[in-house]
Order: sequence, then C-alpha cells, then structure tokens
Amino acid sequence: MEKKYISQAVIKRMPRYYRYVNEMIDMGINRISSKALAEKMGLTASQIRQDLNCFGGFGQQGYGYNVESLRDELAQILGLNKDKKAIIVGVGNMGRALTKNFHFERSGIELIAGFDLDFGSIDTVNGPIAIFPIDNVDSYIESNDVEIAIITLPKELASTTAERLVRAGIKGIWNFTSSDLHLQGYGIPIENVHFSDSLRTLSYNMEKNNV
Amino acid sequence: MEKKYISQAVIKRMPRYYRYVNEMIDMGINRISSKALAEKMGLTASQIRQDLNCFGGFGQQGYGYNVESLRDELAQILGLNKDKKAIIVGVGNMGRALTKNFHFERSGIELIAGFDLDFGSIDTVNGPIAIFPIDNVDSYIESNDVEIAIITLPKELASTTAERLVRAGIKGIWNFTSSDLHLQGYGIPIENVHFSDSLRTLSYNMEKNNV
DNA sequence: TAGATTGTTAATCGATTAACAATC
DNA sequence: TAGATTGTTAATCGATTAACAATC
Repeated sequence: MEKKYISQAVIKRMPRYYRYVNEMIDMGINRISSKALAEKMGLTASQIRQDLNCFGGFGQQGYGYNVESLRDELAQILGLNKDKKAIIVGVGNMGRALTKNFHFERSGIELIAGFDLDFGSIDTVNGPIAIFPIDNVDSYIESNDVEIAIITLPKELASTTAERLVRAGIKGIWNFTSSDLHLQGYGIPIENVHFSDSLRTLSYNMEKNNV
Repeated sequence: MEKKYISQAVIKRMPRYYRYVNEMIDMGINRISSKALAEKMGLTASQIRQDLNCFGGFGQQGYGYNVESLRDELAQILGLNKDKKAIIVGVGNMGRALTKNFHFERSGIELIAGFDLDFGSIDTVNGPIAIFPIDNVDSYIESNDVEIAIITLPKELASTTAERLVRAGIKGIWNFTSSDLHLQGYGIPIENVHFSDSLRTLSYNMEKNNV
C-alpha cells in the first residue's frame, strides 16, 4: 500500500524515536514538541518533523505530539504489533545470552525455539523454550510459520545455514555472525550486528578524538 | 595531525573495508581493483576510491590496490595497532558471552579484567581473566591505564556507572545497554550496540519488503 | 607502448535545515 | 484571540557518482 520511497537514513532513526518515546511514557510525560524531542535526541526539530511526516501527520499545531499516540504510530510503522515468530539458530554463549535476557516481546516477536547440535531447553524472560537438533529446523519452520531466524553461529556455518533457512521459508534474518550474508537473490531483509565493526569504529573515534 | 574533516558516513564504512580486505587475504587474493571490490561489497568503485583517498593514495594506477598493504593502512587508520586495554563492566550473560568468545585482539584490544558484584575468573579465547568486585574499578582503571570500558549492565545502572568510569579515566565506551548514554560534557567517544533498534529495523524492512 | 586503473575535480543527487503559512 | 507548533515547501548543504587526466 505505502508506495512512497523512504530513505534508509530515515528508517534507521525510527527505532530510536520509538525508544525515546517509550522512555518518556515511563517517565509520565504525555506531550512533547519536536523542539524538545530534538534537544533530548541531539537532532533538529525540522528533521524530526520531516521524518515523522514521511508516515503521516501525527502532531497537532500549537500542541506538539501526544506521546502515547506517537508511540502507537511508531509501533505500527515498525510492525511491532504483528507477533512474528522467531527461532534462534546456534545456541553457544551469544545465542544463550540473547535467549535468556533479550525482551523479544518488546519488539512484537515471539522466540519459540532454538536449534543446535544438542537439544534441551533454555529459560527466557518469558518462560522456557526448547532447543532442538539442527536437523529438524526445516520442517519446524514450515509447520510453525516461523518468520525470523536469529543466526548466532560460527562464521563458517553462517552462509550455508542461512540459505537453508531461507529455502525453508524464513522471511528475515538477524545476523550475529561476523560475515555479511550474501542472499541478494532470495530477496529477504537481513539485519547485521557486526560487533567488530562497532568496536573498530570506537577505536577510530578514540584515535581522532571524535566525540 | 590529521585535520581534514572525515564524515561519519565514510568512517562507518572503514571497518567494513577492513573486514573484506582481511577476508581476501584469507582467500589468498593479493590484488584488487576498486571496481572488483565494489562489486563484492555492493558499493560503487568511485565511492571506494573517494573513501580511501580521504586518508591517502593507497592504490597504484593501472594495477589497483595491494590487499596486504591496504589491510595495514586500514588497521593504522582505525588505530588497531595501539594495544589498548579494556575492561568489561557487568558480567551477566551478555558480558560473559563477549568475554568468552569475542576476539578482542583482532581489533588491537586487550581485555584485561571484568567487574561485577561477585568476583572470580572467566576463560577467554586468549586465556583466563579475573573478575573483580565493582568497588575496585576506579583504582584499577587508574593503575592499569585502562582506556576502554565495555558496559554490559542492566539499563538502570548504565549512566551512573558510565560517569564513574569516565571520571576514573576511561577514554572510550562500548555500550551494550539499551539506553543512549548522555556523556556529552565529558567529550569521550561512545559506540552503542542497540540490539532492539537493530531488530526493529529488521521488523520494518520485513513489513515493507525492503531487501 | 597500449591497457588498465588510480586520484581527483566537476556534476548530480539526496538529505538536512530553514522558513513560513496553516491551524490548533 | 494570541501564542505555539505543526506540516510542508524552498534553500542549503553534503555525499555520491561520473568523468577524465595522470600514470603505472
């Protein structure tokens, strides 16, 4: 339906707006102007108004934005109310840490199982989930309508496993391996979390005294 | 010494160049043109040449770039050969996963200790490190010339702890808590790893079929 | 030498900022 | 109503791409 092109620069800011607006709700704030929000976030008021107006006019002249309804609009834009099902593939230290601690439900996602060589179960913030042998992953994806795969595997296994998951029906990948996945042909979105890139950016900024 | 302004857009691409160039070395490639690298990385040759030329002329007309010397230049630019010392503050599941698995040495960083309520020790890829009680962190930073603090704490403790660390002499923060740290006044670089922002970007792109 | 590919300048494109009429 | 602040258009700024002379 939405046809208008939205730049990646704008998209990358949306989750940050969502996070700030949620913090304000927690603090009991119920109204904010683009000017005040800009100051909090280190942006310009103009940019915030431009960004939000890519998706609709959520504010009110002379008043600003109602924080709760802005939160709801942002959740809607980001697709956080769709209850997508996710699995985690590779349950080493990183996979285990994510499984145990991360609040998937705050992004509208339900983590329903893990896959690894061994099986067992892991407690999450929302109760335990089962860990199944990796061999069963394809049929599990199909029979449970799993949309998201979280890949926390050793680098060497990343790309072949990713392809396999996509062939089984996965619609989006959250990639924690240190390599870029080359899945252009498949046409599904991938979000990379490259720890080493992030740490090296910090290193650069420390060298150059960039703040 | 380097005075020329380098945009954040360029900086963010440098670690990715470094990663690709390292991969090529592992594959035994020793020469690459901007055109070939651009195809691998999904960029334009022009952009790669512009980016690299912010820092110097590392290529050779008619030949391209020598992969090994490009790797060395990139390491130098990113400050990966300075052997910075780091500590990790908060050794829950996420801190433990990073400590156990992450190759800090590949970014020229030495993880020398952890801090938490309890003490003990954790094995890393380069041998065990000690975990000390958080109370000792200030004096430890001072007496060991620690430059980087990795913060893997609950959100509530993030900002007060960060301020404390900076006052003790920390020169850069790698932040894994879900909140932005507001340390403008202190003038030190912070690199945020916001898992939820990343996952919500994936969610958005899945909704909009962005690939 | 001829071919290839860089470094770099100029042209284009896109994103951010400024301005202001609309309106709550 | 007067004041505040949006939504939106226009102006500016910066980043990307194209082009090409330099040169290996």
